[in-house]
Amino acid sequence: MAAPPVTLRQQKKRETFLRIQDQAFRLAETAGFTAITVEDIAAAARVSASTVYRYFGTKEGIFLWDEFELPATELLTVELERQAPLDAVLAALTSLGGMGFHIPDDEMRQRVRFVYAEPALRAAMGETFQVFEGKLTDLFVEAGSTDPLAARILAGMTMTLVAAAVEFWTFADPQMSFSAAVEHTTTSLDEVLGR
Amino acid sequence: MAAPPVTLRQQKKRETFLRIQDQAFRLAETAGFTAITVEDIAAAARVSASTVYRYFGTKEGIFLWDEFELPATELLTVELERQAPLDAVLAALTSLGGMGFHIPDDEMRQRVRFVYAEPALRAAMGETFQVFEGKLTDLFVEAGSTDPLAARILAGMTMTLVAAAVEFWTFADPQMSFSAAVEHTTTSLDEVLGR
DNA sequence: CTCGATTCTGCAAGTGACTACCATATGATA
DNA sequence: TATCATATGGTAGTCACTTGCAGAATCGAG
Repeated sequence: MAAPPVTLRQQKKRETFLRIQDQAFRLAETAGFTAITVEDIAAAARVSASTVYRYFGTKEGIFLWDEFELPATELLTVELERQAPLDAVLAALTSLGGMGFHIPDDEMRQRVRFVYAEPALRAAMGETFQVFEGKLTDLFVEAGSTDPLAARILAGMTMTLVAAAVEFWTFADPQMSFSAAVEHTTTSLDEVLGR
Repeated sequence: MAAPPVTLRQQKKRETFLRIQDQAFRLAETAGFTAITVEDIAAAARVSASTVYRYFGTKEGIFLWDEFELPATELLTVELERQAPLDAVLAALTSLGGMGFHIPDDEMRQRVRFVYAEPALRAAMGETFQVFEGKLTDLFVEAGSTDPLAARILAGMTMTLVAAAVEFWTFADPQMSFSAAVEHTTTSLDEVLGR
């Protein structure tokens, strides 16, 4: 929880991180994910392949990022203290929907589209979702409002809502704001549950 | 839909398929998934590595099987004609729960445990779930009872229920029947939905 | 500013999953 | 038996990913 020191070293690390990611998207969006090698990306970012692996672990990891896991966890923890679990999920989701991304919406949409178009990347994304689903399950249990099985179901539903919202936002209507997509999703859930 | 001819060739193919899978589980359950190579498995099953890849595609594929996708789809299609989508899902799930596996329950439980213990296998399983989720979405849309977004949510919920039931059956109580686990799961869903 | 400690990077060598291709063996068919 | 279709084995190659080490950049203290 200590504030990370903004030393020169930290700056350079962040720069390198973003440079690798940018070059990776640039190369892959023209040639395709499988057509390019990690060495290609490394060369374009002017680092060694070792460095790429040290930063991202896997080739897929370069294209996946999670800037929402932390705020989502915090938001949900708060909401869980004041209402029923499912309502807390919807509330947290709505807040998340209004947060905005660190790059323009159109660009983010394009990246999501790219990930979804590439089977290997979709699979890797599913993996990170799985992990987060597990953390959510623990969170629900610790919040004390549900037994483990209900927590598991709740976590699965939550990830489904997140995924559905992202997909709806990305593929349904290119003009829609993300918060509108989230609203559509929660409305649709009510329809499914018949209430 | 034509009944597959039970020629000698087909028999041998089935035998080879099962022999590879059995040897793979046998080797991996002692040495670990990552510790053994595809060549090890091939040698133990007395085939070439090429053949293993022709049968299973990937190393993970050897350990994953789906004997439920087809009956699940058929069951669900029928149920969707006579009741609301969510109820149809629960009905189909209950029917599925009573089907039984092609190997003893304990052995199946052990295999599931093994898959869940091995990150690479869990990830691969998630991939097949993702694919089936997509098919379910299409199924719900074609059944005509929901719009695409609701269908997507419904499909996600369905896969969550399946996964939750399997996990509960595998890890909660070693004596429980699978159908009992399914019943617990549907009950738990009602609890989550507050009804 | 200097120097020792810490951290980051590049290089080299190796493993193993996976693919493409061709030759050969085996089962199906007439 | 002769012919055709298909399944298998072997070989060579690509590339993701790991490990260990040497050198370079950066940091913090005096």
